[in-house]
Amino acid sequence: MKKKKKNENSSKIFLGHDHGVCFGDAITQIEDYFIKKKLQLTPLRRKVFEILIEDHKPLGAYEILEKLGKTGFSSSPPIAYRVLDFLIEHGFVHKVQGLNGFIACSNPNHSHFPTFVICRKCEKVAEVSEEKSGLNLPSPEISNFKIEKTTIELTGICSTCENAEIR
Amino acid sequence: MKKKKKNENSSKIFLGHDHGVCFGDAITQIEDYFIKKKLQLTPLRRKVFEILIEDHKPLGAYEILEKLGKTGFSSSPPIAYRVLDFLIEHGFVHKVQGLNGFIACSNPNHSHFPTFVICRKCEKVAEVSEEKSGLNLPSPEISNFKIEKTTIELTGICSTCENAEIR
DNA sequence: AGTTAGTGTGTTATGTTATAACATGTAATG
DNA sequence: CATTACATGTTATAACATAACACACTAACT
Ligand SMILES: [Zn+2]
Ligand SMILES: [Zn+2]
Ligand SMILES: [Zn+2]
Ligand SMILES: [Zn+2]
Repeated sequence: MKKKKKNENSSKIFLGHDHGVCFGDAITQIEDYFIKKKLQLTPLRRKVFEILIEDHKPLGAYEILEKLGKTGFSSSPPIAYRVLDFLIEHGFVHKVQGLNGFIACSNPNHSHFPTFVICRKCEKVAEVSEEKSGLNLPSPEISNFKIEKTTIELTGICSTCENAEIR
Repeated sequence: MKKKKKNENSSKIFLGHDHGVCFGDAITQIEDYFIKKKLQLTPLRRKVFEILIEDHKPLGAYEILEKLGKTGFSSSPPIAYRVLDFLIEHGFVHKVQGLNGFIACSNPNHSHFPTFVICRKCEKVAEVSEEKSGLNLPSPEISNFKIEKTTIELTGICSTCENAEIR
């Protein structure tokens, strides 16, 4: 039972998971949050969030629009951008700047300066929480600056792709 | 001599400087680098770099193009983007993702995972070096991931603007 | 000299991402 | 039932970025 250890603990952050559970949990979380905050989880908002959580990889606004169109919603750009802004504001979606994409948060109910780790080869994207990223904000040097929002994205190559590369 | 201490050491990163020196140094640095690497610091490349270092705040590609046009260069988009890509590749320019802007590096000849600190009110942007940012990459959690490029941008409000706000 | 390859710039056209401005519908408030 | 707030819809356009091709210049070989 101790075989094949070598690659098992590399890049845990990119590991798979039970997506049925993941999806269900996420829906429950957003429902609870919206009730608590007396916000409307409308069919459109729910649908956008579902689209994102289904894939849970970054999607472009126009990809989302296309999927919306296929389910009977309007697919003009402001529809997507407005809902996305709203979901971002409430911490259920993040924008991945480097990809002009939007992704469902992998852990809402959380103080939130997330790091995104992006493999440029397999294009997997992992959200790493503040505590685990090793990024300690803020430093003394910038301590007088009041951080409201962070964009932290690490692009490179994951261990799976690295190992697969012919050298 | 101990008066007015309170605000003096806030947000040093946004402090002013002797821009004549700054500009001259930057030009010298890029000249030296290009010679050493046997690259061509053509009039166009030099001009783009000068435009950026003159303001040393982020400019959009189309703003740069406008300035290029006024000095006799072509001002069609690929001109700017190509030169910017080249200067970025060699570490003399950075892209500020959150602003779709480009800014001259404040310290080339440097291992380079810079942090940008952006005041959303006065729109000042400061580049903080790796060592000073307090961001220690990578963490154990992501140590199997080979980081090639980082985007680290902290948006918020600087102490000057903070103090100016009526509460 | 003539050919070839590499590099830098120019041009046209088009693709992609995002927002402005205005219109409509619906529900809660007074 | 007017007023307000909010959610969605629509049209048009702005802002950002790249593809594809053309041409000039230099260096290096044949
Ligand atoms: Zn998150
Ligand atoms: Zn990968
Ligand atoms: Zn820099
Ligand atoms: Zn400020």
